[in-house]
Amino acid sequence: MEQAKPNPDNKPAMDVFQAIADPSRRKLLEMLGDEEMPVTAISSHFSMTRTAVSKHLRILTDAGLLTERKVGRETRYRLEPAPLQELKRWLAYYDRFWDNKMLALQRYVESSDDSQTSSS
Amino acid sequence: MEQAKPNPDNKPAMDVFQAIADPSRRKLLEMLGDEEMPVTAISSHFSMTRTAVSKHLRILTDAGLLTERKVGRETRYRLEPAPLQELKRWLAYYDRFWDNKMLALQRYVESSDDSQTSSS
DNA sequence: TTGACATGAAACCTTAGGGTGTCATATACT
DNA sequence: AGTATATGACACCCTAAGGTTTCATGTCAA
Repeated sequence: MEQAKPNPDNKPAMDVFQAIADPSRRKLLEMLGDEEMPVTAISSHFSMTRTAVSKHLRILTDAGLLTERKVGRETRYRLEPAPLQELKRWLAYYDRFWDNKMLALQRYVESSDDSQTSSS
Repeated sequence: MEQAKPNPDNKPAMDVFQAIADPSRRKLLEMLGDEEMPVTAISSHFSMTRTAVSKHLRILTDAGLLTERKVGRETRYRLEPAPLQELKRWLAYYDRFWDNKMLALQRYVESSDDSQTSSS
């Protein structure tokens, strides 16, 4: 048995599926996609308390969906979209169950816009 | 008699995000993708009781992810992948962040007017 | 009809989860 | 130094969620 609390930022302690289950957390992700924000600024967009928001931020961070960066006395959070890939992979499994015609087109589109931009 | 139960199969009572948050339920979806199955057969693959499995099935059904069909004395469940589209749409929003050459540029622009304001 | 099987419903238990308020600490401002 | 700001850590609360057991109902097989 290896317990030893192995949670070195890399292996999410929190399941992504569970992390995005809460509407508030999805709103947070959406909000933090465009720009990095400190906790107080973030929580001004919610009706719940700052502490509650902070907890959600923690959960998302534990899931690897946010990165935190201390700037002076504030902690700024930003979207880290990588773990969403797991979701995407999970969803991809069910592609075959959708309408197959649409699926074929969809894959085609995805594959063609995913392989470029290899500069700078 | 139709008693106007405000949940006519179409508008899920249960959020898809929440429905898939539970690992057991994801396993159920996976299991019921290939073939329709009755409850007892399904629950034989789980360590929890049949009743517990039944509850999960109910939740998934309420989320529109499963359809149930009575055959004799058994109720067979089958995957209904349609609601997963909502997930896919949600994920699609974050596509722009995955390939983030463009995002890096964006951040650079943003940071030049905001985040470096603190001078030593 | 009687009995076995399949399942949902109801009552209940326990824990996790989302929320609040208070406090401690670190940084910034003057 | 002294105060205000930003935030995380705690200690709690309350409800929802996952789980179990028991019971009722419906269907199949003799």
